[in-house]
Amino acid sequence: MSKKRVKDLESERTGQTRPVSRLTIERLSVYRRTLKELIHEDVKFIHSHQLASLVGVTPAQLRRDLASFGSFGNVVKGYNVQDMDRTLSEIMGTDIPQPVALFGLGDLGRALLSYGGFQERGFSLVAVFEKDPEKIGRVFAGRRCYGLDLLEQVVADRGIRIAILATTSEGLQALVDRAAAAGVRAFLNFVPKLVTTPPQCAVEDIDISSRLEKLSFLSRTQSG
Amino acid sequence: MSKKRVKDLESERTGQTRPVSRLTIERLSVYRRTLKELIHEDVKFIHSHQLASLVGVTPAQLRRDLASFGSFGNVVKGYNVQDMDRTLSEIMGTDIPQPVALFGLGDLGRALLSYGGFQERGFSLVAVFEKDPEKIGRVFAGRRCYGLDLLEQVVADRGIRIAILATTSEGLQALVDRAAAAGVRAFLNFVPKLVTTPPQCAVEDIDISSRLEKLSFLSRTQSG
DNA sequence: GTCTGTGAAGCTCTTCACAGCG
DNA sequence: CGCTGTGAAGAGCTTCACAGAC
Repeated sequence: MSKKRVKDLESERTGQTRPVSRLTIERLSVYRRTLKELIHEDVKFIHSHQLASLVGVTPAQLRRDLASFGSFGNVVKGYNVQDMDRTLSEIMGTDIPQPVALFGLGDLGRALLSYGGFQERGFSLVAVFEKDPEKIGRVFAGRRCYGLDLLEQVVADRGIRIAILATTSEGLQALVDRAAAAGVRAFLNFVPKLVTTPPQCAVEDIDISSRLEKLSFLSRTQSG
Repeated sequence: MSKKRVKDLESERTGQTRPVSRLTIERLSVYRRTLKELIHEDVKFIHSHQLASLVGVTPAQLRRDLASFGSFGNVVKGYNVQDMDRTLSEIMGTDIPQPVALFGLGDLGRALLSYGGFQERGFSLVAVFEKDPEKIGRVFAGRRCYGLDLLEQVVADRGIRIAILATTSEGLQALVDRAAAAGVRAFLNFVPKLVTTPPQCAVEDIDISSRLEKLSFLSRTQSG
């Protein structure tokens, strides 16, 4: 029986292995979202109780999540809002703006282009790609639309490591392979189709219909 | 929160409590997505390891997920694709089209309106609501846009139990409260803000920026 | 032989509960 | 006191591995 606890406490080091849970990471961005609001309201310090209830988790979980990265808190005053936001940004890597590429300019792609929420959270859609020759070369929401032939060049020039996939499912895997080879390390995939990547890449899927189906199920079973 | 131990085997019965894990439910819709493709390709039967590899899970997990609802398989030929799709639809409650309301006609709302993927999976956006008087009464992608004053009436008339939230964050909680009181039982929330509901309602959050932040973190730590 | 369905083990995440501190 | 940070317990999810069916 190996019950090793040798891990942990890899905190702010280069982290080859992943000592911190993905679910924690997911919550960190929710914490940061709330911290941004608190900064806006000029709140300086906050206790785990209060912040937890604002984001909808238990105080214990909030403290546990933060503890994965070391000590944040001050027992008397609580957590320093400004400091915590800064630290979380550094952990997430959004303290400096990250260039992001968008693939696909259908309805969803255009909506994402117009969405202002990325800039606020440290992301910048710097390049847009489309297969449709009609759209190539035109400008959408201030960004020029490239053809896929320029993928490698633009990814390299702009140092793009994150891509949003909003294309049709045809040719998606080939596109991902090319992007990964060109240096993209993370994909936010809106296409309801499984994509595979080399191990150094990460994929997050957002399948809107699947979420609706889940809700359909829950709405019928939750004391219906 | 209740601490229920009501245990298993409530399978296809009325299901008051929730004997089946939420993560399983999430995967069920992914299975169904893939089954739809298989039907399209005229595949009649499939084995767990094949289907599992198509959706990106382990065969054991696929079998375990299905087993939560009883027996699906035929040892020799594998699972009947058509049957399984039908059964999953029934379980999810999408065997008959579900009417869905959309709140908010910003960029994201309009993109969702134009998105064809809902119909395919058994959902129908039957009503659209906006606060902006400019948009009320106009028709968007074939749907007339209502003002919020008609919320209760339209929800009741159309029997709407699922709502998509794509508004701004101001007044969101009040809107949810009204919708819940009017009979809505499930919310797909794209607004990056915590909403609370009565216990008979379900909420699924989709925070696109949070997902990007998670990817930002992963792309740096995954053998960067 | 190959497959499904499933106890049992293993693993991960969450919650409890308390030491330590100001 | 009331708070944070954290071992330890608990709950939940996944994988293993095999019995039973064909």
